[in-house]
Amino acid sequence: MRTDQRITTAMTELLRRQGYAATGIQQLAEASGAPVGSIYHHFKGGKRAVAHRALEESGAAYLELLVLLLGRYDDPVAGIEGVFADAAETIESTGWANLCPVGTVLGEVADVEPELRAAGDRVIASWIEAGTEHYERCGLSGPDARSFVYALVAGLEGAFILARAQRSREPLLAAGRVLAGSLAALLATARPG
Amino acid sequence: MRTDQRITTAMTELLRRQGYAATGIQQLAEASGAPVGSIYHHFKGGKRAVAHRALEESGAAYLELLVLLLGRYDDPVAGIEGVFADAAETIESTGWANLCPVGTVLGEVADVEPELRAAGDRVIASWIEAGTEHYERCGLSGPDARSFVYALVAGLEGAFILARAQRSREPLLAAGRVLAGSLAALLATARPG
DNA sequence: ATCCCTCTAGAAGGAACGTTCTATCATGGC
DNA sequence: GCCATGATAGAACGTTCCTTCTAGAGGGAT
Repeated sequence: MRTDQRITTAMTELLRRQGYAATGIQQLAEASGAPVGSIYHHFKGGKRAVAHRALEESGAAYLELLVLLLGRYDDPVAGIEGVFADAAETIESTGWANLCPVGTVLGEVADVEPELRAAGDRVIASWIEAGTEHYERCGLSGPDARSFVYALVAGLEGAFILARAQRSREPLLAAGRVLAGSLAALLATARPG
Repeated sequence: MRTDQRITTAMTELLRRQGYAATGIQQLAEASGAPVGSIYHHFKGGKRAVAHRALEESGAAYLELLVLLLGRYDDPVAGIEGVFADAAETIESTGWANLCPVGTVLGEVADVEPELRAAGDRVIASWIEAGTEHYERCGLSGPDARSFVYALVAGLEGAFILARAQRSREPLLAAGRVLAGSLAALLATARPG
């Protein structure tokens, strides 16, 4: 694997576990196996640049993953519950590690690191756009689809926080159940009968 | 105001803006007006102890606030939309500051600071418990009420993150709309007619 | 063989970190 | 007046922080 890839991957992991401020360059060097000098060689902007890239890459990865997971089911409603159930399974089996560095970092640095906030903004916008198209294809109106995707992403990110704090799958399962019900109701009114 | 109160208040504000790791004792001293020595006099456990107290206090404050806001409307469904609309208004007028230190800090330190994670766990549990009772009184079954409250809190916390990242009220308004619809559907099946 | 360029490697620098420490101040009881 | 006590005040300590810098290793091209 290329060195800059190793660095980015290690940074993603560290961001998920402890956020941006608590992650040190020294720690990143140890975790990635690359010495400090190499990090600054590959990333001119230092720590911030590494985090920037990590956010972009994991944002893109989650976009693919989410589309894949949602499309795995014929029934969109089952898809929602499936995604949350999968997330609940994964988060427990990884020892309640955070599943999404984007949410963690944005919550922490939105007021302090404009560049990282902007990068996260773009990532989220890409999720919303792709998700809206997906649910339009399922039969929802444009505005309904967009609202639902916002609620979906917000519910997912929020449930990650709650599940990690409580070390319980319940927040994810509960949020999935409610959002699945919500989607069912929206679909019922959109294409009655 | 008592000194330890000034310290706690300042810490709450700093936690909301930049999280736990990025907040320094020196910065806390300047923000609160209390010198470093006084902070350690009032909080034996240092920085962690101050954050612990700040989480507990703002957790209790939000519990009161949420109950107050939800009870302001006769119609529970209107209450949901009202809470999210209020939050959207507030978050914009404060320059997209975070509204809830609990979510920010938990996302950041859950894996690294067991004591703070446990404190946040208790805060969230108190919200879920109170919220569940509230919606049981509205007519939902126990399990439905509990699931809905999890989805509500997760949606709020997640929408805070999205709104801050995008500097837009849309995530909050959209999540509120969807969750209000969800509650309406749950109420309709619970007490038909 | 020599030059050049990319990358590795980690020491050095200067600031900021959390914590501890001592010294001083204010106040209430005797 | 005098001591005890709780609070204030910030200097000092050792560590860690992010970044910069110098030195060298590796590999093509001339």
